Amino acid sequence: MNNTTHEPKTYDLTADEERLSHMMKALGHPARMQIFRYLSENPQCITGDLVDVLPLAKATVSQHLKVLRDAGLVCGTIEGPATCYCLDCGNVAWFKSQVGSMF
Amino acid sequence: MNNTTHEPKTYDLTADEERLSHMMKALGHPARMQIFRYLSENPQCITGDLVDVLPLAKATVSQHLKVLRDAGLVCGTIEGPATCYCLDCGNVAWFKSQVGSMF
DNA sequence: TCGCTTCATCGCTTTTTTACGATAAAGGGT
DNA sequence: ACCCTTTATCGTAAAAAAGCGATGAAGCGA
Repeated sequence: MNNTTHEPKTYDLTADEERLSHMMKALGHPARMQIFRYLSENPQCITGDLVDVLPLAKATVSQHLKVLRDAGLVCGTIEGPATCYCLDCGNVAWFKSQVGSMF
Repeated sequence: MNNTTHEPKTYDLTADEERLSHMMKALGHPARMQIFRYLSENPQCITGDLVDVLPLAKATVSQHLKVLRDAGLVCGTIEGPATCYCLDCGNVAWFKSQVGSMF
């Protein structure tokens, strides 16, 4: 409402809210949403599988996967010459619960 | 997994998933997350209130509000010379339920 | 009607994101 | 050791988003 005082009251986000926003940003791109859904339906899949399914170059898919990894939504483990990706269930659960109790 | 067939099977997003991604993108910016939270705590507030609270110029806040409006998360009604903003509760509820049942 | 207030939009610049080809790293098979 | 497969990263170009001052529209009060 109207802030008649002259104190510079800020409304900064909490660390959790910032993390949440970061995750939202990661899923706020159609290609990454697709990757996320694909991983939820096809756990333990390989980068190449995503490339086959998406209309994007390998480098681009790799980049999107990095965004999802940095957001904590996905984790990839090196499996021989390939990299096996799957959802980070713990963080995904956290994400859901945060959204559920928002705000 | 491995798709040995040669059918160009695509994994397009559904309309709902696209809408969801659009909403996520809107909240995937710290300033807009702040606006969203502020609106949840201060319903029926005016653009100027947000400007006072955020470290951004009027034009920028207006632009962020438009993004939130376009995503359906917020709605603004003209109230005299001002514009009164509040959360679009219906769409917010839809958003939450979608995330809850994801995927 | 004349200001005053409130806000959205326009025009512009700067920054960030997206996308891709080319290159490099790294394991597995022969 | 050599090649083949699978990926990540680098460099770069194009597109999108963020941010702001200036301008204009629109209501309210005197």
